[in-house]
Amino acid sequence: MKLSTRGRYGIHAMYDLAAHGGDGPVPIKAISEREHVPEAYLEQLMAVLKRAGLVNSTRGAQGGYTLSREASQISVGEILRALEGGLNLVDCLTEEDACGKSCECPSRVVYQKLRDGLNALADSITLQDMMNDYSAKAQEE
Amino acid sequence: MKLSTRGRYGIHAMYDLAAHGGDGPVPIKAISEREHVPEAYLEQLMAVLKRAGLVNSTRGAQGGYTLSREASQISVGEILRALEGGLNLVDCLTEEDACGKSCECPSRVVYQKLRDGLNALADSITLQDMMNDYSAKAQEE
DNA sequence: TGTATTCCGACAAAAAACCTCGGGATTGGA
DNA sequence: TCCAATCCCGAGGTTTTTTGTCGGAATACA
Repeated sequence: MKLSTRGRYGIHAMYDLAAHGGDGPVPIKAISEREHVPEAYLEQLMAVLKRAGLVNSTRGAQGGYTLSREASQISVGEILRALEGGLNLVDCLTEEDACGKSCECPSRVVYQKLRDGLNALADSITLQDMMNDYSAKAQEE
Repeated sequence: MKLSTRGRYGIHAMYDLAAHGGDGPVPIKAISEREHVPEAYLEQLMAVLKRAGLVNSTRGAQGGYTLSREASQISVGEILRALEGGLNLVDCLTEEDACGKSCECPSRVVYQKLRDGLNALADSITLQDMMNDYSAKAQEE
């Protein structure tokens, strides 16, 4: 029930793009250094995010990544689903008959509730929210 | 972001106790067979649940486990926290300075929101709810 | 006494997570 | 035109976590 580094790195990277992506594409190297994520590993994760349609990339010198939409239109839920392979909590909910014979066990409803709640919550938080929260906090001090 | 078998087995076992614990203690062997959980493994999990105060045990012949409280007073959240080592999602929230220097990164707020939401949701579901939902569904058919 | 059971600690196997590496394809700039 | 900065891709290795097993000790009932 932990968020893996994939999910965390992904959120950090996407936030980084939101915060520093104003003037053209941001190369992996820059994200990697600012967010303390191994460069080669981040590369893999960005590929996933790209496939998921959350970022665009430009190759060659001066290339890098940009958000595919405005920060207010990208939710943490999308990022996590892309990197964590869906927030399904349990295979039972997606696969055919993963839990033996009857998938209609009493626990199933619980899993559904947890999954739906978690997804709704994660979808309600956008990168823009993160930036707002953070600058608000900075102002307090 | 998956629920591990520990969590799932735990929920199943606790539900089993709620459903079959009416007449005295239920031995691990019985739970294991009904819920399809390896006996020796379940033994370990029950020990954890006991330490967490969720079940009582009686040793010797005719022994077994019982819920320590009424089914309506035991939540899925308690079970998961006991077995999954807290629903913290990220070490950052509990450990001292797990994420490098400043734990005040923009993501922290996100992790807190997700954690709190998930806990609240899991705490809102009791074993009694599970039984009610299940018998309601059975009645539909 | 014997059998059913919980209790305990160590260990083993399997799976997943995490990360590295090498090389190829593009592209902008000197 | 060539070089350096980048993304792109697939294969593989290491470490950590999860999942489980095993043997034996303690306890209690009949």
